[in-house]
Amino acid sequence: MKYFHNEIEAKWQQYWAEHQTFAASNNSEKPKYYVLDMFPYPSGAGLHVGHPLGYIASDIVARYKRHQGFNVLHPQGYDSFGLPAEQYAIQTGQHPEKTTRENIARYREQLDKIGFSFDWSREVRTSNPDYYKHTQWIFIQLFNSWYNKTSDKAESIETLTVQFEQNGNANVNAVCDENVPSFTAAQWNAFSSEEQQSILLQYRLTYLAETEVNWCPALGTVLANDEIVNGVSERGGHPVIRKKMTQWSMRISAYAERLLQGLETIDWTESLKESQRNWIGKSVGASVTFNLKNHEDVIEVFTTRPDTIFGVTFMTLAPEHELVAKITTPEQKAAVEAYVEATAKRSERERMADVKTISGVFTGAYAEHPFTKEAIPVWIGDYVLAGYGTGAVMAVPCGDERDYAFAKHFDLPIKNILEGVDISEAAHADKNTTILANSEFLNGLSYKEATKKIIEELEKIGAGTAKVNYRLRDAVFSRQRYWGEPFPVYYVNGLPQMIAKEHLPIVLPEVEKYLPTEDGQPPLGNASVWAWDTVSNSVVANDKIDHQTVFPLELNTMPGWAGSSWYWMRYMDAHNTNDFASADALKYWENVDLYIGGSEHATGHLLYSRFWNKFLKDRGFAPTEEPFKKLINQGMILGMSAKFYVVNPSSFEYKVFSTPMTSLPRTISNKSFIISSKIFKESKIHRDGLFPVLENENLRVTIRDFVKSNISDKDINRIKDLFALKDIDRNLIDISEFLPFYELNVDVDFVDPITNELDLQRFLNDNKFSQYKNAEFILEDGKYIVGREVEKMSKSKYNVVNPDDICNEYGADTLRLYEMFLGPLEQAKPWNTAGITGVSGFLKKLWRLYFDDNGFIVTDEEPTKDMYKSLHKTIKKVTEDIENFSFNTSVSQFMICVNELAQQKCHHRAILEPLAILVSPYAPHIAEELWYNLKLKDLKIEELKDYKGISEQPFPKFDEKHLVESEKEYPVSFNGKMRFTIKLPLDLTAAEIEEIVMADERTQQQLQGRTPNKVIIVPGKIINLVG
RNA sequence: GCGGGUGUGGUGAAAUUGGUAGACACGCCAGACUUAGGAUCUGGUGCCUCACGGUGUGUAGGUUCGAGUCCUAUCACCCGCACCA
Repeated sequence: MKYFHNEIEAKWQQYWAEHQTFAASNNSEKPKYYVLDMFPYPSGAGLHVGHPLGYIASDIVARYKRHQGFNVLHPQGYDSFGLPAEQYAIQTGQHPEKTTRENIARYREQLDKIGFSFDWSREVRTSNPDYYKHTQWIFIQLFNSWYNKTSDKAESIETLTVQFEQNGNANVNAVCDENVPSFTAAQWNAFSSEEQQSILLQYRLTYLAETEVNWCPALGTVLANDEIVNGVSERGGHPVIRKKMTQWSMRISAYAERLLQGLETIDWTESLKESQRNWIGKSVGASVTFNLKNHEDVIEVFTTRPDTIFGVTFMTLAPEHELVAKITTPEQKAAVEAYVEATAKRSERERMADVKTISGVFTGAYAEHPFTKEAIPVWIGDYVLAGYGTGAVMAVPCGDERDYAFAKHFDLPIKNILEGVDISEAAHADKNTTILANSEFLNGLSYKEATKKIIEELEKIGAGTAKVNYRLRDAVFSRQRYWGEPFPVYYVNGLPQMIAKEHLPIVLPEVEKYLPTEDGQPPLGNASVWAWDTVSNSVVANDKIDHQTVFPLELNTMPGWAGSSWYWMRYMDAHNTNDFASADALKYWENVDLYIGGSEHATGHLLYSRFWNKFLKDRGFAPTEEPFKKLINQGMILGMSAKFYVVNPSSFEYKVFSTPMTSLPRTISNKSFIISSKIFKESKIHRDGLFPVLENENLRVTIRDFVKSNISDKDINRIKDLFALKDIDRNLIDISEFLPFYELNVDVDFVDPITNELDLQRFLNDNKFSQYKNAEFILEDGKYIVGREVEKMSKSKYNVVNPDDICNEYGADTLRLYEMFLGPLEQAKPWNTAGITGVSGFLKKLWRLYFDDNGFIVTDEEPTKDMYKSLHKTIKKVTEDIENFSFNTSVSQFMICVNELAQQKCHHRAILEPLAILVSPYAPHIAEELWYNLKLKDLKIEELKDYKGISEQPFPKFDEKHLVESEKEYPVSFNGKMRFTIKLPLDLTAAEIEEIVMADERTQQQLQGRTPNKVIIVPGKIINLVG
């Protein structure tokens, strides 16, 4: 019987689905284990072989843990709101819901082929109203909460209003907006409802406020900081500008310290934790206020070096700082306004690209040094960022490189406050070894002492205090998009009101167009039924809006991360209609034991998820402080692009020798030359202005000859006209010296993965490449060989490898094994289908231990010692490897084991039963088929009442006794160099070994009569003779 | 600039506490069986050398009987953050 993967895999996939083999129970005596994959966004391109990598790894762990007796939750779903479906909708008018549904169907089909042990009964889709109902509810909880710094957790907003009613806000220790006015209880109670609501908005954990946001004009929406990469949008790479807008924000900054501290408690990679630490950006220092001369306002700055305060010689504000307009003197007004305007016009990208240019303007205003009372000029400069600290710095040219450069550039005073350090070096001085000078009461103190002292002094005179600053900004939560969760919010007199839980979900309305409205409203502004009736508690037509009982609904939608910031809890109880999950389910599953996904989510999804989880924990909904105990980033699988090289004479210049100083550009032929990679690579590449050009004498001659003999009559006439010639000799026409070339991608399917030979037939028949129909191929050994380059897999590079194709040709088990065999999970690695025959052959070999051409050949004979040894070596290694997530090495071990067993002609049940279980996490289909044959040969599946699948079997246990050796092949080294090996019993003492080794003739030969100075013998390890 | 990570054959990669470097595969070479081979099986394969032997884990040192592994310096590449006060 041969191994037919197609038959076996389809059969068992169907069996598992019908028998709900992998459905997890919320009531189990077994210990729980929760393995989660980052759920995919279902894009139109479908899956490529890189996507399943993490899923395969998590599936191996899930199946392994089941064998180990755990109740395993291993769910899957879709992060199905998002930009691409909406962009597609804008282009085609197709409803995003429809495209999303189709994409999901395709994803599911692809996933099913790989044989994952997902519990699909718990599938979630973030764009499903049954799901986003709860996202909306969580939003309402955030709205109804504030952060109490005293209890260090989020509390119900009611505990805040109680304090306001009784004591005003003087003693409230909350994370809130800056500049909240203080009020007494009496004042609070006298405020109108509107005034009270406005004040509460400044405390809520999600709040509506006019903030400076990242506006992306091309996408027509705001973006969060993590959605911007290098100053352009992460999706599409469009420019981003700063703009003031009223937006929902999440007060994630309240959790900055807990998000930082929590990292110590979780098992994530150091690089990932470091990214999060970086993003949170904690710095310890002081806040200092400077009075302004002749002005009532004060400038507050944050500094990490308050000890250098006597070195302050000027101050710099960000151009966007709110004081700029107030303090600028009439003389400086024009210059300041021009500068502010110029800065605002520049995109974020421009500003980032241009960090070396120093620019700034004097405001004309002066601040007062808190101790010396000296006047300090106040400047503005775009090296100060509005978004960090207070948007203002006290400039200490002697301590800070940028301040120094700014002072030099504008010829501002520089004061040296470091003992024995030259002023030009001061900015680079090590703060831990330098001593302060010229600093009054700080003279002679170190950085540490001075910092403590200065903070005391600042506090004494009320000019400052110790402060911790975080880079982490509150996250903008509104998006001007259609395909996202609607807010459960309507507006009464411009103030947001939440819709009660029982009326959720507020379902996304239908719209005619998915673009913004003509007056610049978000797409939901196109909806005609989008108003809230507070009497019927339902969404009604806009024309019913009377601002009495019917009010307008929020037009923004939530960002992509809303639905993904809590989804792991929904899996725990996916069909609960009341709550996002029942308290019992949450208590049972707690949090995710193992989370596998890409590192691109390091600062977005993973930070927001931890934030929401902590918030929900504070409010008593989530069971644990951290959502993901252990996290692994799978490395990206890269594509092996296939390159072909084109020289196209149509872009040549050519010359007529009779008029050597002139040349006629362009067009003699539309024929291209396609050059095989070796010839291409042997050519020299020059850069001729903008174009890379190829130098290769042979090619040039070939192409020149071609061009000369193929100049059309039409072109001959043009040349004649141009050069005013009566007649022309073709041989006198020449083409330019260099060959401009293009390096282009061709579908990897058209190329043999081992020989890299291009299938010319398929290439020429493909419409994409129809322009090369008449091309002349310059071959090597009669073949066209493509060049290879490792690049990210993408449709446009034609280097995508589809898992379906691999499954059809080699089988899902082969795909699973090969993806694991490729290398360590966390490493990026190129996909090369060529190597797959190795694992494919392994599975065939495995099969042949159980079957020959005539059928099942497993016997009940007692296995030999060697067979037990091979098996138990493998049990030990594979168990350790799975626990260490070292999947590639267990595949190697399987190969070693099967090679050994084949050698030993092992067809023994006592070995092959445990072997099938060992293999089953990696290659579940073949394992199940083998198990089925071992147990219930010749029965049909529908006849099997009591058949227990392989997934119910306990994992084989390693037994040391099979590995006990009596002999060891010792390596014998001379001066550290291994010369020969000698087989000796393991129970010999060092002295006995020495005796035997010294007596060996090979030893004598090596020593050539010398006596070793020293003999090192480590029993069971090595023998080394020195001297 | 700061932080994190990686450097081992033609290729993907292995290597418990320092103890036979290159396991396991791909590729390549040779052979067997075949009408055929991109099927299967057997053997070989780090580099230099006909060989003896030498040499070899980015580079240069060091510790050690012994270093891919530990220490110091240095180079290259990748990732994250970045005018963060």
